[in-house]
Amino acid sequence: MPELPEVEHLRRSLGPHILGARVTSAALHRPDICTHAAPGTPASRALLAGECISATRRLGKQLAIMTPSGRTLCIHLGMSGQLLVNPRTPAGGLTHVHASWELAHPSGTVVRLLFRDPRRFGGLWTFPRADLLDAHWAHIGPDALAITGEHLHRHEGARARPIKSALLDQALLAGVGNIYADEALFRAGLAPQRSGRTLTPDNWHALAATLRTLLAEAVEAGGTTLRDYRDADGRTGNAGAAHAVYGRAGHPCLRCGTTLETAMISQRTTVWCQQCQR
DNA sequence: AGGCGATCCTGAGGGC
DNA sequence: TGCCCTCAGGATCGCC
Repeated sequence: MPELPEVEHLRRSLGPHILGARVTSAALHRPDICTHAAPGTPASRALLAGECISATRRLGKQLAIMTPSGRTLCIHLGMSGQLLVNPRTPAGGLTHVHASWELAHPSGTVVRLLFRDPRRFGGLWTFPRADLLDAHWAHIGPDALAITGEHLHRHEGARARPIKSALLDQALLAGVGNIYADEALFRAGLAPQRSGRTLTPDNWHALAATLRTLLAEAVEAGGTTLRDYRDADGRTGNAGAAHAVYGRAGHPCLRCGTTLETAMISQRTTVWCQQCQR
């Protein structure tokens, strides 16, 4: 499922295909996956038909497509969402395509864009003005690529919940999902069930630094290899081999050899090393 | 009020 | 080989 690195990699790979192009048509095939900030606007118009694409933005796991008029499309991939550019699969060969666009570049190149999401945990938001995207994002925490120890300490330092739960809370920081939460805690040497109020300022700084490094590495690697993820060019990520704990419960810790533990924390499978994480 | 659990949905993959 | 069951996951809502 896409987390921050996958979405950032997607954003970067999408740029050459969509920036500077005009949306010649847009269609919403499943209205219930889309939230309109301006009800009454035709779906094709809300989905940027007639607009030029001038920029992309990202906060955490959400991707936004911007236009000079301010009309904005925000995309959340959930866990099985894909944004496909010129898929080779013939039309009708893809199931669960909930929205589609046709774009035309000044050069004449035509691009077909599809939003596909089998499990429908993802979705779209449309905004008639860019400031409404900012309002939509106002309740989400700072992006995990730039997270600081000060922020984590200030907002989580007195709380009782397990730090694994905190890392998954998009209001605290944006972009970390189950995989990178476990990986970051392993690298930082912190046990996932530790309460926030037991961490020292140094612990928070180490955790923030680990998150920034880990996520930046994963962005460069093109995101994790998970069954549903493809970038805009249809490629899978290749950071899967780098996972130290995620998906490795019962296997030896890569650092000390101790058998990795697993438990449910916040309804999420959590894997950690009892020896390396305290 | 904070923390936890249920819920949505589909397909991959394991077991028989 | 084929079928069935379990599990995976983000975010939201309701309950304690």
